[in-house]
Amino acid sequence: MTIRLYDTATRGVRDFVPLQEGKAGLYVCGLTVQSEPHVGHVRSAVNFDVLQRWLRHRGYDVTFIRNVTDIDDKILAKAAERGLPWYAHAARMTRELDRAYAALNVAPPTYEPLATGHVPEMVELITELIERGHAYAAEDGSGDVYFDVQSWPQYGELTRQRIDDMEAAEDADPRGKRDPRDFALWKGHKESEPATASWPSPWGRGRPGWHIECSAMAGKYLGSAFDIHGGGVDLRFPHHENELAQSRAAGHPFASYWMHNAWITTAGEKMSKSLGNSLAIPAVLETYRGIELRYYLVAAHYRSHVEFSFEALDEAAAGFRRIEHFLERAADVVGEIGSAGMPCADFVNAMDDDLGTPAAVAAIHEVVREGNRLLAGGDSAALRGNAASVRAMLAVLGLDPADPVWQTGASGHEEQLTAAVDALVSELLEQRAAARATKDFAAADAIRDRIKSAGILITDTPDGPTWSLEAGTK
RNA sequence: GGUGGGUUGGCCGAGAGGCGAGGCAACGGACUGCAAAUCCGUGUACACGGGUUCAAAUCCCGUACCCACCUCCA
Repeated sequence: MTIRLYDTATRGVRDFVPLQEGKAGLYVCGLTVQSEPHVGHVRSAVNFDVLQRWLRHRGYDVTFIRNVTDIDDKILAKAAERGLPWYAHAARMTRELDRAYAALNVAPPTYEPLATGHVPEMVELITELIERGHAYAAEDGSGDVYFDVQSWPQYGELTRQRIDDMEAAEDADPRGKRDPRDFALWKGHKESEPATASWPSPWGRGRPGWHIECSAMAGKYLGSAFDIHGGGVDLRFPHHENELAQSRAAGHPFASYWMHNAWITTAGEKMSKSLGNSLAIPAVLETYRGIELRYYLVAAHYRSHVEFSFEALDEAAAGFRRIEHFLERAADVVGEIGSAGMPCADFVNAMDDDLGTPAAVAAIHEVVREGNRLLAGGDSAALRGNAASVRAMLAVLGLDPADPVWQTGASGHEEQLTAAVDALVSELLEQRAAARATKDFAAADAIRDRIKSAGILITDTPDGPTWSLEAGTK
């Protein structure tokens, strides 16, 4: 059984055949660090993190590149608004993004190149394109360099659009373009922009265009040809179309597979920065744990549009707690649950089929139900294997509750808190046990209600009561 | 105008010709002092109209509505 992936270029699911056996090169367009990351941004990161984890699980040696675009129009504009140097703003937003990734257990890529660190590579690529007759320096003296779309007949191949059908942008500024659809490879420095936002080049000082960055960085770290290129659906055109055109025009085969994750919307609208920051990651994490948000994102297929709602997030959190609670109870019975478990066949088949995470999650729930049955039946050997399997499947999805990454923040402090709560709750539970022993159920229930109102769930087991935090709380 | 995607039960969300994914909620039963947790059970869902087929949520034709992209939004 091989992994099958949906390829946007061919519009279908295909067997994944890497260029080099046993290896997989993956490039994903990271963010332009212009503002605080929101739920939509991390969906893309989580989706491709799952892909990367699954490829590794299936034995591939993965080189995963996710870039950071740290110079562009919007960064310059936002920084000016906030009265900061553009690089200070970019650095601050990059840190913000790193925090969001960490909070959701998005593993760091193999390399995380910055656009500003690869200007020479971009200049080299642009020079090559000019030499091959696919790019030209603007004749208006602006210092801009454009890609000549008419010189590349395959332009539009990724999204199957014909150049002549494309609508010219309303605000299209022809400047020194030969064709309004030509796109900028290099942007000449403007007096209105900070001098620090420009680099020397054969065409004068300036800064790189957006599309060229990814071609240059993918080429540098993955080579002329590589396996998978990913990003959000919105990037198909123009960004990926342009990347493909400029890379191939420069003589590089580029990506074999193109993968795109769908949007997450709110109130039927695209989650854009203008909708405010209620869905900014730090805000969501005030109410929900990162692992719960990740579960919510993973439970939907990456190519399905998701309509975000806190109600749906609540449900997802409840569903996740069911799994988590099973692991806690299993651990009480069999001791520590090993990390060497095996995913069940349904899970593997689901994941191999274009990362079918919804079916994979359903498979986990099936194993959990079986495990809960064993928990009542008392076959601890079977239970141990069962729980280990659940843990292994969760781990592949980046959702293993025992993974130390979830114990972020105050670490030792948190453990102390848990111990403190445990001491207090245990005392209350003893009082409740005493009350029950004397059949004073009113008193016993009052104690239980008191604990529950603090957001703590009591589970009575044959070995006595245990406590855990209720779903939806941090 | 061009390109692509969508419409599934109270809700979220899979599936892609024939056994009702899974979760949340609800109801019944078991367990419990009562609960909770857990287990067992309970649903005549596939936008609409035609068609193909022994068989359609799934294929074909048409209609409606929604969404995304068309030069720098994941």
